[in-house]
Amino acid sequence: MKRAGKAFFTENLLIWNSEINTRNMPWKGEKDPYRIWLSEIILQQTRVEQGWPYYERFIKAYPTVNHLARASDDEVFRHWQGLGYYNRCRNMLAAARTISKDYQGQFPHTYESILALKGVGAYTAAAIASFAYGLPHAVVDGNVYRVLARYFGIQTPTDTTEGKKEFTLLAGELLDKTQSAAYNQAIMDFGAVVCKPQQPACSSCPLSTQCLAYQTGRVEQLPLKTKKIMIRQRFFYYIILIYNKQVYIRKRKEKDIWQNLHEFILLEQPCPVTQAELLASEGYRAALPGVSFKVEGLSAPYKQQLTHQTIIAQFLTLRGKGRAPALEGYQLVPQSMLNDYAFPKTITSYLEKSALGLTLF
DNA sequence: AATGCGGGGTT
DNA sequence: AACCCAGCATT
Repeated sequence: MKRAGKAFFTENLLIWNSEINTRNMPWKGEKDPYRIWLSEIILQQTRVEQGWPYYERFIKAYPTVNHLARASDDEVFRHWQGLGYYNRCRNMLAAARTISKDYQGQFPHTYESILALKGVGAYTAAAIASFAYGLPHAVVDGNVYRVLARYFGIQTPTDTTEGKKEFTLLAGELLDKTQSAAYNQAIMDFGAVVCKPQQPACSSCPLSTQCLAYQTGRVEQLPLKTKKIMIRQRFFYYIILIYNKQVYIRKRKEKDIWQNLHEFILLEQPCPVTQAELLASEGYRAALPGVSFKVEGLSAPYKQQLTHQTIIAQFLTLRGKGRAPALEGYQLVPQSMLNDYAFPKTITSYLEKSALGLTLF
């Protein structure tokens, strides 16, 4: 690719990094590959400010990869609760156990072996390889797409195969291979601090004189993306069935949102229904055959916006009479134990607001 | 090549 | 309401 200003870009980015950049984060300059890996998994599609406290808690709870590998799934998911994209947690655990068993707890040392770990893609492998071992692999994340698209005026959409190839190739050409860790850290910090998505600091940008987007007034338009996602609505009705300070929950197993998190008895409906309609529904009869109870009440709707779906959840509390029946797929747990299980945000929000987890439980 | 996967901040 | 965030796995 023959593009103008490549040498200027790398040189001045590194000058900005050493002379102006003051960004500080707990994992910055870290050389322990386990800690670097942990931070990178947590930060996938996650803002630094959001991931920061999770990183601190994980390092404290699991100081080494062997500690993490030995932990139970449910305990680790409880630590991950609220961070989202829960398959990251499952893959992280699988990778920790691979490293503990197949590598005797020693983190793999090559780009290819790092890339082979569950939950590690091209970005994360490049980050670990460069930060921990100084290997010459350029990171390509959302920051890099934005910085390069603007500086070089690239109009190829970033969410296509062609775009990924083009940006990855260019990023590799720009990398200073003698200091790949510093360079990779610099370009991401630069994207976060100067070349931000909104209101970039072009007036104080040391690259603006050679920035094609800035020179042609297209900074706000770049980078380009193509896909527009359709957002689906779903109506969740959770039955909180209580018998003597115990409540039914289950772990979500199906290929759907919130896999491996817990929930109450779920009746999903294709459209909103009233309390009476819910109790008369086919789903209710199938889930709770012959259960006798007293209705405590239906909660207000709890709305949660996900990337591809809007979840509208309501909670119906039922006080069971007589003996607690066995319900297929559900377990009966004491209300005081709910804090040991990981729940999606919608449910923890309800539990906090209703004080169900505090006073009643 | 397209799609699904959370939760939160910013504008 | 729309967009984005230290992306990845699956189909």
